[in-house]
Amino acid sequence: MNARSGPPHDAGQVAAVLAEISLFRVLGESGIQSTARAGLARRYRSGQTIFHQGDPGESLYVLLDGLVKVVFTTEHGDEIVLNMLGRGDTFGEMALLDGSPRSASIVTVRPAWVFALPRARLLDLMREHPGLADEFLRLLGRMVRRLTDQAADLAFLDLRGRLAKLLLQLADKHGQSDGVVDLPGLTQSDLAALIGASRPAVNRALQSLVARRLIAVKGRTITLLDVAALRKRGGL
Amino acid sequence: MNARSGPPHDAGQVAAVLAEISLFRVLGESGIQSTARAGLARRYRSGQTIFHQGDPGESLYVLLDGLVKVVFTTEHGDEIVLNMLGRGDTFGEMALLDGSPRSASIVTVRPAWVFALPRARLLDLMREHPGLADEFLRLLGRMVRRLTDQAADLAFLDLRGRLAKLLLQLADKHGQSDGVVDLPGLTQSDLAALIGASRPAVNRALQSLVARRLIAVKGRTITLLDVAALRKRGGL
DNA sequence: GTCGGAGTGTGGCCCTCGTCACATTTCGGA
DNA sequence: TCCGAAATGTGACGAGGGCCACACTCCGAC
Repeated sequence: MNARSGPPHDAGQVAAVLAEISLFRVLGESGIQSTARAGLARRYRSGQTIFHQGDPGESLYVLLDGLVKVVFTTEHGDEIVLNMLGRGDTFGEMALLDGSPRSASIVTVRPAWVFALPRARLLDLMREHPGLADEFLRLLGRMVRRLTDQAADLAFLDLRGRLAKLLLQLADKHGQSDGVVDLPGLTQSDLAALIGASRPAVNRALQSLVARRLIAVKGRTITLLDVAALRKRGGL
Repeated sequence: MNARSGPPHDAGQVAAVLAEISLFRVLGESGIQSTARAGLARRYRSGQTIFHQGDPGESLYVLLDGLVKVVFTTEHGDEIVLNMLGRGDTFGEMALLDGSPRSASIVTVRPAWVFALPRARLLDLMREHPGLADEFLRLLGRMVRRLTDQAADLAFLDLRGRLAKLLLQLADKHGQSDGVVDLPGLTQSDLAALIGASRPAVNRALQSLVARRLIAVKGRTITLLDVAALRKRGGL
């Protein structure tokens, strides 16, 4: 992996980001400081794989900055993107539950700054701060709900519906406040893998939404023009 | 709900079943005995709803005996069956993670005997037995993995592939050892809802598998004739 | 500049599967 | 045992979307 370690004064910056995350907020000021020193922050360039599906997993990761995708690959090489993660999101939780290997790969879509906290350190923290365990369970609850929704969407929404819903979610999580989804590095192939469709079909679906004035596309920037109609199309 | 409470001597029988379940085995003999007394066992007839999606959730359930389905309903009334549960399986874990309402409904497919353990009791147990929390996390890990697989299946396998995979899973979990899947009460509509397909399509897919001698269907009993071919068809 | 590779926009073909409609069989309860 | 409801088996039709193929654009590297 061509990753560079951050400079030694990172700990303070790491703590600043951790303090924004509800999972760690329960640790309090001093707990966050010691957490930041208990792990290691690294930077990754765009397109790098932080870990591979199947690797042994011994750390929880926090995305301090940047954008990554969670990629699940079948034995036949088909890929589905389970989620896009941004600043403050965590990944690699699964490996902490049981000792099992990584269930998906993490690939940077934009340069990313990542904090890795070893399993043992996290378990120590949970022993000291029971509130952290509660927060962690809440996190897992959200994960299960999201996966359930995703399965239902695949079963019941057509391609345009899934795309409309995805765009709303991306705008909400990663977009500017005015409904502009500009995610450099996120290709139409990625969108396709997020909704379980082929790349040409996604392109056509986008054109179709443009024709109906629900969105506007300029280069790789997508602007949501009619949120109400998109919500309806996405079954919301 | 038309449920009858079990007779008072149930506690011993409940403990006997709990002892078979890895989640509770960590509690030891005495822990299991007190757990059995800390909750309430009930019996449900076929077709009853144990709890509804959206209900407030305050208990973890253990299916002591019988067969239930986990049903997720969209706002438009479309239903997907997320899982079939049998003896020794648990459900309602989600409500214990956060305080949120039930994310799915539980409907009995056959008469069921169910043990309900209040959230507060379970949290007490976890405090006393840290190993229980570990087991619980493992359980959640399996749940996340299963949902991930389900999403990938919906994205990549065609209807016959999903059906083949489902039959293998049902035979493994609920069938007789000889590859006979005889699940009274489980209709083709249920199969359809399990793989996100229409009922007529499932019927045709079953016929197609029969024609290729991969399975045999007699009434509601399905026998797996060619497991290797089914595995291949299901992408395994 | 110019080359090459990645990403995007489109056309055509065809198969799967959803939907509607109906006949037939099976079941579970009185 | 019988009846009505539920479940199953099938046909016809059409739309959605996968797959292959190819042109075009854009951008970074040299």
